[in-house]
Amino acid sequence: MFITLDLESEEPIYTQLMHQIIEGIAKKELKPGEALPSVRSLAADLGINLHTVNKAYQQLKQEGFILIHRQKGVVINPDGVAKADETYWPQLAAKLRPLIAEAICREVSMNDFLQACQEIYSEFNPRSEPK
Amino acid sequence: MFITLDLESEEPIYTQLMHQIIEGIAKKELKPGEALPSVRSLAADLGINLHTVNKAYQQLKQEGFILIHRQKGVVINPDGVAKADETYWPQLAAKLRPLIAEAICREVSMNDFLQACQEIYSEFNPRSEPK
Amino acid sequence: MFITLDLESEEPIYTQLMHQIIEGIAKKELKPGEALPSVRSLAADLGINLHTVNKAYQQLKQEGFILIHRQKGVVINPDGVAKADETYWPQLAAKLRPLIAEAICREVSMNDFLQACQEIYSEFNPRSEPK
Amino acid sequence: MFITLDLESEEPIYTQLMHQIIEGIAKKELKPGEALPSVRSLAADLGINLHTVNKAYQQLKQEGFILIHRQKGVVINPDGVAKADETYWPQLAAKLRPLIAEAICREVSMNDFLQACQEIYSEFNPRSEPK
DNA sequence: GTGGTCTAGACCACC
DNA sequence: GTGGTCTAGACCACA
Repeated sequence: MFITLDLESEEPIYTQLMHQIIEGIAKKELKPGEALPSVRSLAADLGINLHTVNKAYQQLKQEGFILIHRQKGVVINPDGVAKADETYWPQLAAKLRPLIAEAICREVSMNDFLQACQEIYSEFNPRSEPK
Repeated sequence: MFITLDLESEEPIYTQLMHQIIEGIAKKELKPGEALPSVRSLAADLGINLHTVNKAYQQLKQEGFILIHRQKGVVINPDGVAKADETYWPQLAAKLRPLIAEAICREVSMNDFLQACQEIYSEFNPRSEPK
Repeated sequence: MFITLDLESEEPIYTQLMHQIIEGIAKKELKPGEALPSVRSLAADLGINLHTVNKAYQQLKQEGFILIHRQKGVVINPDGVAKADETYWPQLAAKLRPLIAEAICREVSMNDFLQACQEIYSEFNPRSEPK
Repeated sequence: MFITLDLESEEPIYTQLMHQIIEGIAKKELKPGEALPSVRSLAADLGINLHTVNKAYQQLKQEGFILIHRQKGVVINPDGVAKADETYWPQLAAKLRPLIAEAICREVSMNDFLQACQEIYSEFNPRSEPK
């Protein structure tokens, strides 16, 4: 599991970190119960501030992706993530709407848009997980 | 064309404004060449500062959605927005990837995700307008 | 002599007008002593405000390009324009310096830059003035 | 690297700032990757408002001269500036044309004009560095 | 009337 | 500490 950050991006570093970890879970590179590096070691590895890693971890914990034990350290939530519930869909829609609106302005057809989604979705589910 | 802002939201006001205007264009409520309110009047209408409106307008101008016309004031780009080009797709993918990764973690099937996109897309094309 | 304005340009309309007239003089399309349209008729032709044309004319007059007679109307300065004097060169340098600095940043060689100047200069002096 | 502003000038302060920084890069006084002062400290040094400095920085960022780095603050683009591309030359010509037209009206010969450019260009390349 | 510029001062997110 | 956002109020250039 490699993490790559773009320190020049508009996106805050802590959200980049969150996204990378979530993507790792989606790709099954990080499995439920698996341990994550400690705040200190990850910060050192990435050359970023302790607080930044901590903020990402805290937020991931709050959203149910990871557990933070005083002793065992940080682990991927062994029970899996909370499934999509009634609060999830409107949040997703709120994030998708601006993207879709812009796509329509740029004359992207619905099919092209869906296909783009489909391709990205497939990146996370390599059919037979060939290494 | 109504604009609704959530002043409590995390999302900056000026991006909310941008999104609303882009959605207006996508919905064809705002047509190419159509005039937008002046910074001052829109700011007054919305009860926000004119600089905030200005920032949204400047950014929309830079992205090609509107023109700032010496005489006519602000108008929707009469030539339509620049179509999706080679730089657009990677940007879209970068924004979609975290959403899709989270969806997968939450065990949303590809079909459910695509259907959500489809529904939102359809909101913008109310009249049949199939294909 | 045709005048083309870009109402969407960053450049103020009155300076565009000034530049076009100066270019007309440089190209010898407008000859010393030749009459220019009245403020009113030019404004009407171009579909712009009286004041805008007037401002351009006033400024051209102040810089010695044209004369404004109450009765004869507006004419190109029959004595030709004031030649380059000691105040001209520093002004030119001040306008050129930012352009040249940017060119250097963009790795434009001196020769390429001079050649660009040369080509533009030549546009104004068609060798044998054909036609 | 000294910056001198003329607060009385017609030229907006933020463009003066931009030009000075671009000239600094052209003169190699500011090297790729080098840090620039923070908005606040530069504003304090120059006795102007931080928003004015910020506007200059934002515009320089947008044109690719600098990067705004989450950790390091503002730095000169370490990759150098985008080289002259096909969109650059027409822009340069548009800015040069009025200057050259006026020069011709003032009976400046092509050689005199080119020599003026050459001298300014040389200001930025003090060490021999021929060709 | 418009947008463009500049100032001053505030709060917040990020690091 | 940094930059990002927002507010308020001022003046000016342009049309």
